Amino acid sequence: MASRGVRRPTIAEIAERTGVSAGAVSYALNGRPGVSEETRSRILQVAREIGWMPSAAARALRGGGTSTVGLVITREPAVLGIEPFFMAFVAGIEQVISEEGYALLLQVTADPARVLQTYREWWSANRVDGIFLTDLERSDARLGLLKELELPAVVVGDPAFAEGLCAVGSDDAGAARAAVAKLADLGHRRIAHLAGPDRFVHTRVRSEAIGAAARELGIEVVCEIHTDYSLDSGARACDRMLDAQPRATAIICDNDLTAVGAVRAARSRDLQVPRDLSVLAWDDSPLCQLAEPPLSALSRDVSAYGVAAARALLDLVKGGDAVGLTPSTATLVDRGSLAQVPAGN
Amino acid sequence: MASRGVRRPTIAEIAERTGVSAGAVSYALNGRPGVSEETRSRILQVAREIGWMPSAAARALRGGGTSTVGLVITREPAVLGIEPFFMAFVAGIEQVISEEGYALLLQVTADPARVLQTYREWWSANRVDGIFLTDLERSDARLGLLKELELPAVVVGDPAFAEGLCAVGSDDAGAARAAVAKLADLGHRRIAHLAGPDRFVHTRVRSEAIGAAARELGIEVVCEIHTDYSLDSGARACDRMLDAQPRATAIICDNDLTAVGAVRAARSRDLQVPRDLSVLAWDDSPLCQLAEPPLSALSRDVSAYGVAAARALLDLVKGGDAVGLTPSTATLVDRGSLAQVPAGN
DNA sequence: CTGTTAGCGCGTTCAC
DNA sequence: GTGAACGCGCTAACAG
Repeated sequence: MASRGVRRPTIAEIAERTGVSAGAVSYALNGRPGVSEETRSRILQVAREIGWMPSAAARALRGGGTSTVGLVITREPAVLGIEPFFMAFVAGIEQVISEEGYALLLQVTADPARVLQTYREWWSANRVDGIFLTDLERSDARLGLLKELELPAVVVGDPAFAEGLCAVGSDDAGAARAAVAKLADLGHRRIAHLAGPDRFVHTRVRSEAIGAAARELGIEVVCEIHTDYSLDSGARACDRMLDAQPRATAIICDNDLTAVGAVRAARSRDLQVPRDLSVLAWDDSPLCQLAEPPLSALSRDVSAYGVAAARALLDLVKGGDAVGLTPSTATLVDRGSLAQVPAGN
Repeated sequence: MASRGVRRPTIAEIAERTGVSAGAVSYALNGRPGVSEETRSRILQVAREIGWMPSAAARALRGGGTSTVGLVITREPAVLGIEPFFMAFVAGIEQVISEEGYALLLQVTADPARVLQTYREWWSANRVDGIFLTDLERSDARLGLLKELELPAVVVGDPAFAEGLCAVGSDDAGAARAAVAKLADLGHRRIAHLAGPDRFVHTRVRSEAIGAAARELGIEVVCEIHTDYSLDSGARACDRMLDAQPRATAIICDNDLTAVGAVRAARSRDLQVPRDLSVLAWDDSPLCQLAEPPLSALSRDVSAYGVAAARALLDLVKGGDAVGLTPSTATLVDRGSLAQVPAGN
């Protein structure tokens, strides 16, 4: 550690300047009884003057919490640059926690095993008061660890799979129903689903909701392929889909990158979007507007999602019993990549 | 703060289990002389078993550093989702610091005044050992504050404007020269520059380098317009550029979003890229590959940039005298948005 | 050489 | 309103 010539102001310094004890200063600073209003205001005055802030270390040591919450993002660093979800999510989190003097401790690692280790480290080093858990998987090992450590946590995902932990979920099933209904309205009878990785809970939720909605409306999901959310895997999946018989006339893609890939695959066969194939993306990002053609998408406010998760976690951390909640359902934004089913289908 | 039933393992617990004093345990854990090899290994063994980690709070309180470095991102939360720079940069930082047991404290705020306040808060609360400073501006107020607080910092930007602080810069001037040379090679005699915001140091650096290179090669920069890096401002700027006489036949855009905007503006006048207008983007991101047409770009490894900055900061924080350095110059990746100058120009 | 004891850093809180 | 103890890891001074 570099030596630092400038001394940080401490309570002792305020005590000395105001001629009272350190204890009194603490009471005054925390708005507790035990000091006269007069000395209190003198103390506050001096504190402001010298720019005093409580030492995070001392507070944490005392057991007063670290004013820090943690998020581990399990992604290949290279992928992060293009994945719009996390930055928007983090921005939403920041909006809430910075107001309350909390900070976000971030870790990016591609290794899932490392996450458990990080949780343990953060816990035993007392670095965070609470944790955001994203990319919920079925029978997720992280849940057990968080419960074992009794580390306050907010799960970002379906409450049904959160094993009792507070969860902030999105209504993916509702969005899926809306999407299928829209496609059915346009006359499509055979649709495909380019899903995300199978291990994620929300992948399963979406698949089932799409399937159920399709049955209800008397149309068919002729093809479901799992991707890894990358553009390439989307293109490959769409290619396979186009080979299959009977061929779908519309596809729902679990994220925007795979949707762009799908458009590319269609084009390389001289199929036009949306004339020959309707494409609907999930998780509307700026990418959907930039794509050629602009992509219709199930749009949700990811940043608001972060806001909701942060509110819940802070509540939990402060001893409240935050209730899980589900922010608004995604809405279908039509940008023109959906069309009536081609004649003869 | 929520009560936590599970007790964090402490040095005292290890001392009790091994039957030695807490002091001895500390010596053993830190690899210092004063304990026999035998007891040392017993202590290490027990420490591993119960999963001991030093309390970050206690260490920080003792003056041993916080094992945390900070980054304040000054952006509108909404913009962050599409700006690929920061996520890639953060990923690079993480790669280095997580290896060394450091964590990244992040703050996202749109308010530039707030940054100074955050630096002060982080300093007086002793929350970070060092800071990354991005988006360097000319006569940047943050530099003075960091020096006043003697807070170790690495400036991400041109060393010439870092006022003595350690800087990790990119060789924008070199990249600019390469870009202009390429355009001159293709026969362009009049080029335009869609620059970034004027207040940023690197904007000025690029403008001057482009101007100098153009003079040297006997071609002309007929138009330079500042944008705010958004797609819309890029489109508007390109529109203005296309109105001007004499009209440029190629444009260099300071980021990828404005380049996409420029392509759009050109298209809305029925100009084709690259036949009628060559477009070159800076800061290659996946967007350049996704655009229609794919955009040629000055590509640099942003993640490696983060790696270099993190290495420098950790060195500094640990008392080393990190030297500023400049990672490799961006290379021009041609994806087909550049072409020979149209006939008659 | 091996180990122990005591006190520090800083804010909080309890007994007086 | 005061003094002292506490939380946890580190280290200087000291004892066997």
